[in-house]
Amino acid sequence: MPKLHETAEVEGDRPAVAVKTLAARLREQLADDIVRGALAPGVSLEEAELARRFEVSRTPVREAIRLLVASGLVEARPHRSAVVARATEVELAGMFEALRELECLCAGFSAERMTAAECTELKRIHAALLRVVRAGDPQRYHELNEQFHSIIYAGCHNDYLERLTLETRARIAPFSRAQFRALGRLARSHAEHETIVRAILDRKPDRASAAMKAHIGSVHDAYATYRGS
Amino acid sequence: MPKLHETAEVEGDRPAVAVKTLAARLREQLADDIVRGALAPGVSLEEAELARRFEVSRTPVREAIRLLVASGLVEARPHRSAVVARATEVELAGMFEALRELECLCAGFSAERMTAAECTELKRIHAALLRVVRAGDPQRYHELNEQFHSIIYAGCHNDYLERLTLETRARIAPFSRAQFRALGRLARSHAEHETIVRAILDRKPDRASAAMKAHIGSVHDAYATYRGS
DNA sequence: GTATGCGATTTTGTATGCAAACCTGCACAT
DNA sequence: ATGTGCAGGTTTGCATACAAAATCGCATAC
Repeated sequence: MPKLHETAEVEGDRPAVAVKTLAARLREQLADDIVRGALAPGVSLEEAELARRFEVSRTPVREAIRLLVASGLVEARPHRSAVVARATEVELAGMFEALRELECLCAGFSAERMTAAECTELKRIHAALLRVVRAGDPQRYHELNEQFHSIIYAGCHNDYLERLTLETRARIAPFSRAQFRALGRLARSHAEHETIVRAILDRKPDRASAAMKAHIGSVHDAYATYRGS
Repeated sequence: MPKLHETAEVEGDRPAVAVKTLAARLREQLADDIVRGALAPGVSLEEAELARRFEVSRTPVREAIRLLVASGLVEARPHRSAVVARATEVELAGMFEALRELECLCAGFSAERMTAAECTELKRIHAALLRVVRAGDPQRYHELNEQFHSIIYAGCHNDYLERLTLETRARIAPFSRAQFRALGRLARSHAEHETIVRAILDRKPDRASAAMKAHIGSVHDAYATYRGS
């Protein structure tokens, strides 16, 4: 299955497409697997085994792992196999808190800075979410919900802050599967989104930030409940 | 000068000290050089040259560079030499804004969570800074000022948020040299610190956060003035 | 039954070789 | 003067080889 050595046909005749290295593609693949849950926290990332699986040598595998280590998705100690990053309850709580605050910042700035086009897109996704709630499709809700939040990250018009927030969400993802299983949560989540959207469209940063804080808080609570703590 | 191959004598008889790999030590050295300004933004990091300089092979050099790429201090494109990360004015402004907000968060949480010991340490550094202001030593002020802020990052008792803030500060450092050249700035900076310290000791998160925002704002302004924008 | 020590195996860390991509400088055409 | 094309050298990307560290299993001692 791993089609990493494909010669990566250049789409279109744009010469500006930088051909990715094997290490870069490996990093993407592994990061995706970790975030999506295919590689669970604690799973060992053995270099030789990954090299065999992807039919490359250990060198690009090592580089990909180093990249992931620096981004926090993988932890490594000298002379020991790297493993998908684990987290204690305390660390996890810290990351949740940080994500909540980052999202509040993004929401606040979005209320100040979103362009008309971005506002339209926000409304579009919000409307699509409502249809998904009515259809009762938790998986699809999860996907669109991520898009909803991502639009708000982008709307802050601060690339660095956007990146921090996206990375934090990715770092938490391996620990927060199965959040929207209850259908009641979907409806509640959408109602909270409504408040956020209103505040942003009304250009009220403080209200947007507060609404986001309440929203994330309730998600976090749901997560804590799910974990049984 | 590069003493990287030293056999790293184990201090004490603790067997728990994880011996660092060459790549890890290289990363530290390079990151330090970049943050301290010895390697300016845009400077090319040629693998073979670094390998010669540090008397190691290209492999650990490559790994160190990959680590730095993921942390944002270095930028790399396939088949091209890695260079110390540059930043446009817009990106820099974004990072400054993010740092300001992160520091405000830390200050707010510190007001809620700092232990008695941490409060004592905060007061100690604050007092030491006053002496440095009177002595008029910008370099020493810069060092102690970093410690002052670092204590507040740690005081938030959220390791992840602390790390984000430290990394953001490091990422900005290469672009913010020579901030405290004017002596008037030192006195003003110390006065602003006073407000922050008071708020934290009084356990007033909102006041602490606001005081920090005002403080960083004035630093940023000083920076902007220095850059001529 | 638990703990300890030792050797074989496994796995990582580093060095090196080679091919492909990139850059330089120069000749040449426009 | 500006642009184009093409050697030649340089630098990176990947594969492989070997050394050093850690792990595992098993025998032995308590």
